[in-house]
Amino acid sequence: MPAAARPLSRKEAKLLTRHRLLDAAMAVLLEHGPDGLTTGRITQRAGVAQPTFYVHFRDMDELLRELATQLVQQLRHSLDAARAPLRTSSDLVAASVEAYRLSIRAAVRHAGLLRLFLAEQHRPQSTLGACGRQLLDELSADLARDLAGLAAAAGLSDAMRRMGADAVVALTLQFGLGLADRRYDSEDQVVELLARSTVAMMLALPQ
Amino acid sequence: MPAAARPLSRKEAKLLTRHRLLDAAMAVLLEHGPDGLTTGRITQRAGVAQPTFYVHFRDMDELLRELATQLVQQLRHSLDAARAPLRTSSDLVAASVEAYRLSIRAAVRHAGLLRLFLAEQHRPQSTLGACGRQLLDELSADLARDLAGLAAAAGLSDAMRRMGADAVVALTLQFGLGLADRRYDSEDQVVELLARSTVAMMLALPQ
DNA sequence: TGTACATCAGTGAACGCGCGTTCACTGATGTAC
DNA sequence: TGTACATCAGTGAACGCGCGTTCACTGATGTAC
Repeated sequence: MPAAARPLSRKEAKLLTRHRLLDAAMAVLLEHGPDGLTTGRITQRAGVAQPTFYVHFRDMDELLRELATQLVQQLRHSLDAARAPLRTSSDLVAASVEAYRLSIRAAVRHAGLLRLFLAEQHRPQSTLGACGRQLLDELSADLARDLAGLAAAAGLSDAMRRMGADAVVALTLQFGLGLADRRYDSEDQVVELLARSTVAMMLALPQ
Repeated sequence: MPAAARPLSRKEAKLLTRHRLLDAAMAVLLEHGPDGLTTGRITQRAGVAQPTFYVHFRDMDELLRELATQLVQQLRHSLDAARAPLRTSSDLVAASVEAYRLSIRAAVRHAGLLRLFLAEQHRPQSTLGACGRQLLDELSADLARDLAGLAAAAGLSDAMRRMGADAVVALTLQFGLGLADRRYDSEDQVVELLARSTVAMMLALPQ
């Protein structure tokens, strides 16, 4: 047991409640979806009275913006780490296989969250949707940057490289989520298909 | 002007109102999204009083099921026609280019509707989502059937062909919708990238 | 350190709003004779 | 064909519900002296 608990200062206590609200919102979001996200459910889960919500956030949108910004950062970082092989290995095929394997696993691990962003991205008005579009944009741009360092993709035009990156991101999510809900049953098979076809694709593009 | 209007029978008049409600629901769905779909908006747009909704449908879900079934059929038929080149041409590359061009155009034409289904597919509970998943499943199965008739894909295992079809459907939608909202600016470039890389992919898969 | 006052996170109660849904009713259409 | 009755699509009014949001209040924490 750590040292005796010093009573929290007002600031600390407030911050803690705020975090509890954000965590609760995340849980509600995953459990009930964006439509089921209400101040009542969030505060109940956080163990505070319902009007307390407004002590910490102007409205639901403010909470959503803060939450989504955090999540986008996490996901981006997680997928960035998964692409490390592209930046270190010199064997294109092996690097692709490894990067896909790690990316696919990250997608499976964060399936619920990714599904949320993917669903919302198609809604023009949605706050979560704007963050979803930003996430996909950043993932694609990050990947395009890594691709630029690869010999096989070095000769592509910027536009082509960007489109290629979009394609890879779309496929990674499609198959990652497909594995997560058991539409496909073999991770190895999925990774092999993705890696083989991506490499073939890159070599087939007009240099 | 056609012949003098015979007054409608009760049956005909009821059916007409029903169709007006379905059409209005479609318009509201595209304009306000699934969250903005209310019996009030639908009936207002259809020019009837709000409780009239319940004369024709048990609840919103019943209307959604009927509407979505119609739309899925339309979209599936539209994309089936776009794949005709795969079934008639013997030149694989030319057929792919043509099929992609037509499919992409269909996707652009139905962008709003497709976005709706794509957004909803990730929601487990949603009626529209179930129809969206069914649509994607059918599109993929239809394509896999066409692929089975192609020499280049004839040797693939069923599982591989299905995964390949999933990939093609995902990419077609990704790039079709991307063109629709001007993320990409050249249809020719998109079609070329898709056709080239798909052919390369099919040849690269384990036969 | 002790005291008097200020601050403020959290709360219970209340409000208005838009929504889905129900129901008794109306008046035009259909039907039996 | 005309008449009396049955059917039924469509309606106005009303209801309950869950939600977001506001507000005066409380009691613990912080601060000035």
